[in-house]
Amino acid sequence: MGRPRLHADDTVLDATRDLVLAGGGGATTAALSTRSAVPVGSLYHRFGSRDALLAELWLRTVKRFQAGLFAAATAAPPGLDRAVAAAAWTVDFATDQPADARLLLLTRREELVRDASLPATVRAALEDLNEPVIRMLRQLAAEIFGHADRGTVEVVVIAVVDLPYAHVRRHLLAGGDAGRHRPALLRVVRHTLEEARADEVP
Amino acid sequence: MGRPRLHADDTVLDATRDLVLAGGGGATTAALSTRSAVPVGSLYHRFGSRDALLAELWLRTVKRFQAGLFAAATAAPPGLDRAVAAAAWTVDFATDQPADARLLLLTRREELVRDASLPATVRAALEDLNEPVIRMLRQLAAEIFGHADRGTVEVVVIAVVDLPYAHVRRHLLAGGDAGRHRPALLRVVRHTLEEARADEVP
DNA sequence: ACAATTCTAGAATATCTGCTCTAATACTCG
DNA sequence: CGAGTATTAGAGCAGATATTCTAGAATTGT
Repeated sequence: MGRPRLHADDTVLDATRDLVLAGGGGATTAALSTRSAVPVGSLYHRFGSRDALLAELWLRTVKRFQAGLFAAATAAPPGLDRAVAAAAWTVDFATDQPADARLLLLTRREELVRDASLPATVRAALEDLNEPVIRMLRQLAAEIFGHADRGTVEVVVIAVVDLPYAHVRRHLLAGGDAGRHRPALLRVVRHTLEEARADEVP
Repeated sequence: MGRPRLHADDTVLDATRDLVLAGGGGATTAALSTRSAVPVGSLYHRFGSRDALLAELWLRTVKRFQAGLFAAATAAPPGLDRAVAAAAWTVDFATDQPADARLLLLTRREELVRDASLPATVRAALEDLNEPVIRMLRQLAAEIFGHADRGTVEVVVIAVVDLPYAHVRRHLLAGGDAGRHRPALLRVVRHTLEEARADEVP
């Protein structure tokens, strides 16, 4: 029914990602149109608004990241090893998919997607995006510390999320290889968790 | 000679910082003018352009941070203690000057200052901004490990930069108190460096 | 007091950007 | 084939925004 699509969504999203990463506010609708070879009208027909398009880009990027994250975590044995594997994925993601990693780690969602006037489905998707990760972090806290309360979960978040984030971000900004110091980073991750566990039951 | 200034630079920079932190692209020249009670014309007379103004804000913020950093590092005894003191300053900065910390830790420079068409002096100042910190990190590595090569410096950077950054960022984003887990963080910093030192000379 | 200098002041402008609108196009299904 | 429908297509619009411009005001040095 109807005319088939001439351009794939991913074409548009890739162009958008590249222009956003190029910085300087270059991701205008006109530029998106030129870069992806998709007319402005088609962009609006497909995505509804520029904000909605950016939201879709964000969703795609986060989902790609999470897919690898859960795969890595599931493959590892429960407890400390699993936490370290989860942390390692952030580094590996930056190596495997540099463009997506740059978008995810160097851009905040609020900065990318401005307006709150989005389709309800998209907005809901954005809201619930972190839910599965939070569940995983809680489970990690339970595995490592025996119980998941505010304190233990916070330590896990810092060790598994924030620390790799800070590390990779620094190397991405410097244009260097984030994987180069992967072992050193993971040692600190493990250390952070071990020390917190030692403090828990004195 | 000539008419004295009616408004202090800091008044303008404070208003700019607040509007930038409020997000949503609200830091327009008109908004800056209203918020700081300085006419648009005066802003341009003083700073030359919006970008130049934002660059000045960035410079002021980084210099404030570095001033405290070097003060803390100088006051501490060389070696491990000095590294821990440097790490501690990041946490204290977030506590003492929350607004500046938010700007520095949650905003990238490239995102704040768009154009490269800045006064040469300002651009040069932006370029050389990190130089003294890098020197300090190298010196810390030399003090702790006896020599500063790529590996030892990286460990110092992870412990003194990435780790506190991760810790503070989490709390700034959540609106919590960054100083709450200061002791635990510093313990991990010290431990990380001690362990790396033990590994260095097996 | 006078001239020189620096700053204040905000209306006007030129540019840019997200978005809409109308028409045409190309495919599927009956 | 023909009706229906989803998509393409891009010129044009309305609003916003950084910047300029011109006039005037306040202060200092002579």
